[in-house]
Amino acid sequence: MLNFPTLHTSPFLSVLPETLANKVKEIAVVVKYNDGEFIHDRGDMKRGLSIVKTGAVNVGVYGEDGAFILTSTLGEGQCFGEFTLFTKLPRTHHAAARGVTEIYQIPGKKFMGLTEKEPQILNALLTVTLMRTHYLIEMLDAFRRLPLRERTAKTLVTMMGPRGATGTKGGEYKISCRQSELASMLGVTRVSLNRVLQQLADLTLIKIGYGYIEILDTNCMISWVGRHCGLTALEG
Amino acid sequence: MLNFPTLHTSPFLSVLPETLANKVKEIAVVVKYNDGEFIHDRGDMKRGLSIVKTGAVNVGVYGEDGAFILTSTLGEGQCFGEFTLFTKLPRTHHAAARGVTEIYQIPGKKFMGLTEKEPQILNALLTVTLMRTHYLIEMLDAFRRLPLRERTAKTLVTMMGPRGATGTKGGEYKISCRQSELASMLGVTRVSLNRVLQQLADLTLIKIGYGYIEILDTNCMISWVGRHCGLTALEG
DNA sequence: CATTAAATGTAAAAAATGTTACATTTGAAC
DNA sequence: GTTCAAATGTAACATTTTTTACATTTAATG
Repeated sequence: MLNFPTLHTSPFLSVLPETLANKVKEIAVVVKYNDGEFIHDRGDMKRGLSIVKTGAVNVGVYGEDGAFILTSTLGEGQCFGEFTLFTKLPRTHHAAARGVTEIYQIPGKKFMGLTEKEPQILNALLTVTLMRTHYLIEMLDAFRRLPLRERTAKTLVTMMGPRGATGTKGGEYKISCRQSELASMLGVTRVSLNRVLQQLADLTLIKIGYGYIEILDTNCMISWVGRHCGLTALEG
Repeated sequence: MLNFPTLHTSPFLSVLPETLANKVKEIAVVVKYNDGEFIHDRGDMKRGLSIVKTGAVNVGVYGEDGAFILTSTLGEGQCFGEFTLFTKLPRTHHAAARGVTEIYQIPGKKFMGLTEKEPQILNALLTVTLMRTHYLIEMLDAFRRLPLRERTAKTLVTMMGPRGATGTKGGEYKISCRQSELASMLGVTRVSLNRVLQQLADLTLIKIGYGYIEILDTNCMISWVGRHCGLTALEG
């Protein structure tokens, strides 16, 4: 149902030791959103941490032409809004539910109070944030250095999530996303994206479907990306 | 002497309360590097936090053609290597001194020990890291959405550092960097960059020099970027 | 199974960027 | 001030990407 780029990082709730995760959940209010419903808007000043309980969240902005530009999608256990806790800036992105979604909402002051008693929470939040920074630096690098075909392949790999989690080990892996969404993430038009997807299909790395892309052999794909995109330590 | 993209974020040592900054300095060893000398190499496993005492540090990677691709430059008070403290991954970037540079080097275990006694340090590190994440997301957005001319102008603005710190208020501001460096950061060739710089010069936003670029009126420049690049809350 | 909206596929001209090669300018060192 | 290496400016052509417009395929619905 959902395998979208989860920023290629571990969820906050998984990094947190279980006892602490429970304490965080205790001070949270669970709010339910329907598909497409907005959780936060760009410009909002209200401070607080949000964590995905079930479902998923699209994060992005509206371009000048009114089209929603997807920055990333967050899966279960992942947090967002932490930026509002440590700065005084308004939110820079919209967050919208992807399917029926439940969110743990934690007011800023409540959360900061808990971190004073349990500084270990900061450790986990820092770990998650640094992993995101790492991912973002890699993506920036891809934009700078890689041709579209390679950049696309690399992005597809990051969209696979933790190795072997869903797909058969070394086997195929299905990514549900429209070409227009992927194009928006990669900063190109759907026409250009379609062209390079077909090139990757010709290389028998992927198979193009209606609303999804299938990676035919995850090991082959990862190895191809390693050879053609260089630099990347895609996993430790 | 040095005004390069400092990731457009506050230095770690400035965010940290002074007493804590001193405690961090106390457990550090100061190491001196000459211009161009490597501080860390990609692939290094040794864990530790580094902070720029004086001078500056170029962070980047070597491309397949052997050319150094600049990711960012860090100024005084800024930290790097924090990624090695919270994950077990090797370093992903090279770090080289830009001019004669002194670095506070703090071994991983020592630093983590201090944070247990003074969790406030994690707070500061988190703040800095989140600001970097914010900057990186903005840059990624620029790559996705903006034409080269706009992306260049926006990058120049972020290279100005804290508003009015060095340049005359609302007046001119001189950025020392070669066109080839800027081109590498923007992921284009020097030829293309030169073309758009001249366009910005024709708009009387900048003046192109030998080894530097002068922003003629910082207020005009910021306003132009605001109008043409959209979205960005460049400052709170 | 016919209909329909959404998604994908394709084609051609225009625009942007890269490649290559060379000319010119600048600033520092002597 | 001459010399020289480094940096910037420029031009022609190749390649990639966008733009625009339309055709085709798919999956869901009645």
